[in-house]
Amino acid sequence: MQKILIIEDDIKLREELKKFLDNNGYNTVILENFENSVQDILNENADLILLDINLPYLNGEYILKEIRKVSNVPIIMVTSKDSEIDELLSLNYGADQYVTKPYNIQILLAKISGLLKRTQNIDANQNKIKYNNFILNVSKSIIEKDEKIIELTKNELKILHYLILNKGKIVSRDEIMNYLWDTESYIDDGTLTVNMTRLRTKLEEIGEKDCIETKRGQGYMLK
Amino acid sequence: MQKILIIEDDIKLREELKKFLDNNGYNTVILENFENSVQDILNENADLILLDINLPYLNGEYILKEIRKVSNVPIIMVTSKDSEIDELLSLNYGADQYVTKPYNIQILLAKISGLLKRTQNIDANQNKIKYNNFILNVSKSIIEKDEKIIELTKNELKILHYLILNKGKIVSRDEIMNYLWDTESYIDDGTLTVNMTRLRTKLEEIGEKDCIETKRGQGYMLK
DNA sequence: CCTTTTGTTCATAAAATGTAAAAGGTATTT
DNA sequence: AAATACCTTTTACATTTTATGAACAAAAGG
Repeated sequence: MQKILIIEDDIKLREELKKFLDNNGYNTVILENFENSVQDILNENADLILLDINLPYLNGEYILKEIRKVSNVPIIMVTSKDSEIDELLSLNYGADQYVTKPYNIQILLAKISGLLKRTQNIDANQNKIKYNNFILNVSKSIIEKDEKIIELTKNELKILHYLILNKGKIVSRDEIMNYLWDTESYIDDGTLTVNMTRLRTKLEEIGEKDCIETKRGQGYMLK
Repeated sequence: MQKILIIEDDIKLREELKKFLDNNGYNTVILENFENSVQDILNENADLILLDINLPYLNGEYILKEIRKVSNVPIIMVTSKDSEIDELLSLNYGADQYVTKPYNIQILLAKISGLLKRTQNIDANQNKIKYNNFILNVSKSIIEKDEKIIELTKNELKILHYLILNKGKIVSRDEIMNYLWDTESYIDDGTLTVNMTRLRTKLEEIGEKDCIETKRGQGYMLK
């Protein structure tokens, strides 16, 4: 369940909002104390932050700026005044969305869900990654294309996963080998080759054999 | 340079917008004909799309939905009416931002740049260096010039990379040799010469043969 | 014990790299 | 200006490295 952090000083408003978001399947957390807010916010490690601009102690835009120095967490700015300056500032400081109170709760919800959907693609520990026209389901260790499903072994999964994470870049054989077998056990270098072949064979079943390019002397690359 | 596709039927508006975006460092393209729009849009392969809701032939929300079936390209919906229903629909269909005309151009710019910043990280960031009128893509070990692509071998890549990093300076043959073969194995000095020739031959294919100058007795230099 | 996965080996092919010989230039000396 | 010596380029060829696919052996997991 994804965690949303609300930073809002109007107690009634934030309680209502929390109830609403909780009811819509989120794990909502409220910041009660605004004195150490930046550090507190970062410690919560939320998946998304709703940040009011007018706060006691610190200004919301200042907080936004501070967060952005160290984190790309999705942030939606909330404010009561419909001010273009504030919106522009917020966006330039790195906010992802801007909503003015009183907000349409459905729109807020749509913005939250859209943002989360988009950012979870970037997240490396997500379990599904789209590539070309198939999906690598990491937690199930399968490739899904249309109706077809191909099961991958542990090694095949790791290799493909690593290649997709680095798509468009040449990754050296050494790099892949380190990722597959952590240092100790000396594995024959040809083993990787064989695993590559096996992976390619499976990819061929969904017409994707050639997506892994061999760069002789340099490594492999996913187109 | 990132490519923005404008889908807007008001000719004057879109021309102004294009000029503005071009001036702000984007490569802006306009869709002129709206009959086959979905396919046309996808073919453009833009980095971001500005999509008007009210269009001849097809409705913008319909187009949005169609695009989202196959692509996650960032999309900003643009409309003249300030309608919460439209905004909600757009967001639910997968739009990333929603702006109403007349829009504040600075805010639009901030939304574009923010969206691009967030999404460009998805494509593994490539290590590219521009030189003259070609690009050395170190991650892919290729030279890109216009539509032409030339693949480089490990040695060729290293030499060219080193020369570009030191462009305008004479680099001695010894220096390059140390960079190519780390000390141990004594490699014949002529080998470097041959590798230079091979590199030059490839550069010639994009009309850049003479960019590597020979400084007799001193080394080589990239102009 | 059987099946699946993983690792090893080997013959073959292909590409990249290195070597050597010949040819071409440039500067220096006479 | 011609001769010379030296450095660089080119070309062709040899060698080395690297990748591949197949078959087989070992290990893992039920």
